[in-house]
Amino acid sequence: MNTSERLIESTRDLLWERGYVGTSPKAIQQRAGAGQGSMYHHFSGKPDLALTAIRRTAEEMRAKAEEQFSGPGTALERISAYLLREREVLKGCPMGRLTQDPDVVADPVLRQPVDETFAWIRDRLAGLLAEGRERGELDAALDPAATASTVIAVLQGGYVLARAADSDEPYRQAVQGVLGLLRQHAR
Amino acid sequence: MNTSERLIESTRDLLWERGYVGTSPKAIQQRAGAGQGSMYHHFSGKPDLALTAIRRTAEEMRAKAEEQFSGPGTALERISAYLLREREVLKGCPMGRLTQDPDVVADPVLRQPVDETFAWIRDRLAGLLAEGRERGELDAALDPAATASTVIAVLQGGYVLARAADSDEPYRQAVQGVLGLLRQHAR
DNA sequence: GTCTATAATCGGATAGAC
DNA sequence: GTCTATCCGATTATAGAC
Repeated sequence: MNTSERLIESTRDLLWERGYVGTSPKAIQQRAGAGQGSMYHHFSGKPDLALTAIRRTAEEMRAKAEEQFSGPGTALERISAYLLREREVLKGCPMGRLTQDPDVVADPVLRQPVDETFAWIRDRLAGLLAEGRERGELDAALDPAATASTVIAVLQGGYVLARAADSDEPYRQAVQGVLGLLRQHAR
Repeated sequence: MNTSERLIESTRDLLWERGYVGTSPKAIQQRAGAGQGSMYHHFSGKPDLALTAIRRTAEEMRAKAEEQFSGPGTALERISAYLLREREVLKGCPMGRLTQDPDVVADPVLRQPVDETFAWIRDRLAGLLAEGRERGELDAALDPAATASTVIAVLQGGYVLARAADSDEPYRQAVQGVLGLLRQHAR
């Protein structure tokens, strides 16, 4: 892996672990094994490097989600697969955590990939739910758009509860809870 | 308000806006209109002041929630009142945002009030759901503990989605979505 | 491309005067 | 109790040599 790549990957790790405010150029350079000159040669500064890192994380997140969304089974089975997928729960969501970073949400350029990623997932989930409803798998009373927001919110909130408790237990409960509620709609 | 109080309230504001890592003693002092000596006279340092601020926020959060939990109506009506209560959605949750702060979750003393607050809310919600089930307001198939985690996760995740979108729309949808799912259980 | 040197500002705190 | 002075390392770069 070349220097530029190592800088991007180090930034992705640190943004995940410590957020934007908590990540210094020096820490990035040390983790990447690169000097200051090297970093400022490839990137104009911390915001530029962070943007590159965030965009890559966003792309990866969509790709992983798409694996379950376009997988086999009914709409509800694919949503279950997405919710039950293995995750590093206690590390939190690398995209969701950025929404708590004041410097990220204050900068439209940095916020954009975060916004687009969640919007994309919500749309994708809403489409699956609408499809399930049309096929008669799900109750006609179910609102696809609202329920899609609920599903992704449960995931993001589950991360929050897990980190508060230093345990993945509340995350698993929240997921089981929403799956139970959805199954009721499928009866 | 005396100096000590102003320091605590300023810290609460800044922890909400910028998190623990993003909040400096200097910023706290400036907002409180106090000098350095003043702050270090009343508190041993940033962690001590933050702990005091976090505990107060935790207490306030429980008190506000209890207003809806012990209010009038059926279990589902009280949970709806809690979810639909007026909130500064775009500012995020002052307690939930702390779970994204590496220095907070890494310190058992700082994490404890956060952990206890969410555990208390989950317990309280689970109790309400169990009560509703016993009274026949809710389906016997509903799992009170899991559903309680789901409800609080929807709130916390709703904040995340709202901040990503710079709009409270996804928050409102997530809340409407889970209420729709719960109503299905009440039919 | 990568390195070292330099620098202005901030972070988090201690010391001691008033 | 509150203030100012002082400290040392970190932050976020820029400049210029190699």
